[in-house]
Amino acid sequence: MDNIEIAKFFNEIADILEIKNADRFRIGAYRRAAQVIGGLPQDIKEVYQAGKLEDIPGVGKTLAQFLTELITRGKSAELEKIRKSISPGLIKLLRINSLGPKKVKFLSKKFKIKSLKDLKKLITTHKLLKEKGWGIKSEQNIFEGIKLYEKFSQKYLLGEVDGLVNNILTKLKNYSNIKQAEICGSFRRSKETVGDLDFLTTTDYPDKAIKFFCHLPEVKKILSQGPTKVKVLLKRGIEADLRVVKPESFGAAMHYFTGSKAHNIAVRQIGVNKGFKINEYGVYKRNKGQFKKIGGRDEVDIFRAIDLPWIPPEIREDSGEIEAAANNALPSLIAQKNIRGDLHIHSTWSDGEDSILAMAQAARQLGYEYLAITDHTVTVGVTHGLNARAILKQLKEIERVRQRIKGIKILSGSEVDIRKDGSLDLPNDILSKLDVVVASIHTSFKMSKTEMTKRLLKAIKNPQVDIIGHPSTREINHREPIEVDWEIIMKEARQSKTALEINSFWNRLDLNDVQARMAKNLGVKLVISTDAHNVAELNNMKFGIATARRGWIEKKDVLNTLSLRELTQKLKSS
DNA sequence: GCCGTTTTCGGCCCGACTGTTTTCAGTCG
Repeated sequence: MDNIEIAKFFNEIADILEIKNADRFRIGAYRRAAQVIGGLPQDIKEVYQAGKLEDIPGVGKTLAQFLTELITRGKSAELEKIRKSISPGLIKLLRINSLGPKKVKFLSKKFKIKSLKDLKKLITTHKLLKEKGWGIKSEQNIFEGIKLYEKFSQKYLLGEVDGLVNNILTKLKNYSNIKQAEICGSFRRSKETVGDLDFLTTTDYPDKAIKFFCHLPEVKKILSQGPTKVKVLLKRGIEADLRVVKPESFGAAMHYFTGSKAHNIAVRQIGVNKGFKINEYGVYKRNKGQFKKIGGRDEVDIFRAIDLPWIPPEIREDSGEIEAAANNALPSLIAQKNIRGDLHIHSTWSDGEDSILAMAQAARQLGYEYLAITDHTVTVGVTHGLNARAILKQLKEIERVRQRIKGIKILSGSEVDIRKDGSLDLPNDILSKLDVVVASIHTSFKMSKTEMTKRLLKAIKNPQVDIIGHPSTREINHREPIEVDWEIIMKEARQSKTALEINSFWNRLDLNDVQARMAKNLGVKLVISTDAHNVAELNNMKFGIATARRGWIEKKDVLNTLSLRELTQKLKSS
């Protein structure tokens, strides 16, 4: 039972309690604990063994006992009891827009609704219309909600909506009646998936701004509209909100709509304790029962009011950033400008689409000092991987390209496949001729945790391996990560000075934010690479950086922030 | 269910919009 599973359990309990109309603060306690544990950089088992469960913020006596049972037995009588108390299908209904716990409870009681199927059937009979408080609109909204849920129940990946967001943002910024425009929400926090898009603008003409937004060609349908807020469904299938505030509230609104919810609640709680009220319009100081506005134009106003430095959006998850800020111990997060080269890319020599020269020219354009060519090896059958002879041939080609391009160093390398038994599909005497060796798993994803850990350990210990590529092999919303004991893996990586990759491909982001933070805490060095298969994909670096920032990673934790000379000293194989 | 620079009990962030209502509950973020 790992952190993520526990977080899921706690959220499930919160869902059930909602339908059962439990005390909302009790529900909130489960949600907060789920959030904190889901983002914990240590393994929950470790925390348990150290006897420090109650040190986790949001975990008290009851939840510590609950956790102990889940960790030691893998199940809990209490959980089973709660689960049995409602029909499992009801939880899904909470995900449908316009349905909350009160309505779901009513539906289940009055009409014996147990699932999405039952609900659909009920809607077609129109029996709901006869009930007090339910009109034609309520019925329509449920109908639309079900359609939306069935079509788009999974979230969008950051990279899937990146272009869309920038297009809309540009249009908003260029519109003469809009002063400022920004994107907030989980997109601004760079979460790997986003559920909706939160745009924020300032203007003297709210009605005009809202009208402009509603008429954007990207908009399919208006879902709700008021004088300061509008919600639309975009043609792409994702929902987008626009909030309009006055310029003097811009910073407060930025903070408010960036979240996370848990972070906001924590910040406002501190505000309350210090005699402030904080909302999306500003910071207000309490004075003789009256509230007087003292700031809100800039985001930093919010933090300053409660004696904190500005906290970067990526770490606003209430996972220790507020405490760190209070102790003047915020990390100095890595930034794009710190990156001096890309250590994992492919060329036409394997499954890439651009030549070594073209990739190098593009990398130089990005201001990089070096670029490692790391094509696939033979085991990865689909990619025309290179065998020993081909690698030697490629080495000569790299030498020729080096003569043709100045201003960037092309490093020779390989993304060598880690076989099922942990051996590599190129011999070490060949690998020793290369500057950079990335070793990755591409096949046999389903092995027992013990076997898989052994497999990865063997590769990490190999003296020729510099970097483990996409270590968990997950593909977001598509393939589950392999099962390994990360603590053992990371401790060995530190020991043998093998770096772990943060793969920047937006459907991978692997290591993820939580694993990256764990690696940092265990003293493992990281590399942020794109795994680009063409020139354009070199730009994916920003997603890797975003993930690293979410994992509290600093420049000093990342090898490809080093100069070429420093880097070559750190790499094992050269 | 958690938590304490007012508190070991009694609080717990705050506001916008909708739909069905004549003043507000429910939902959402």
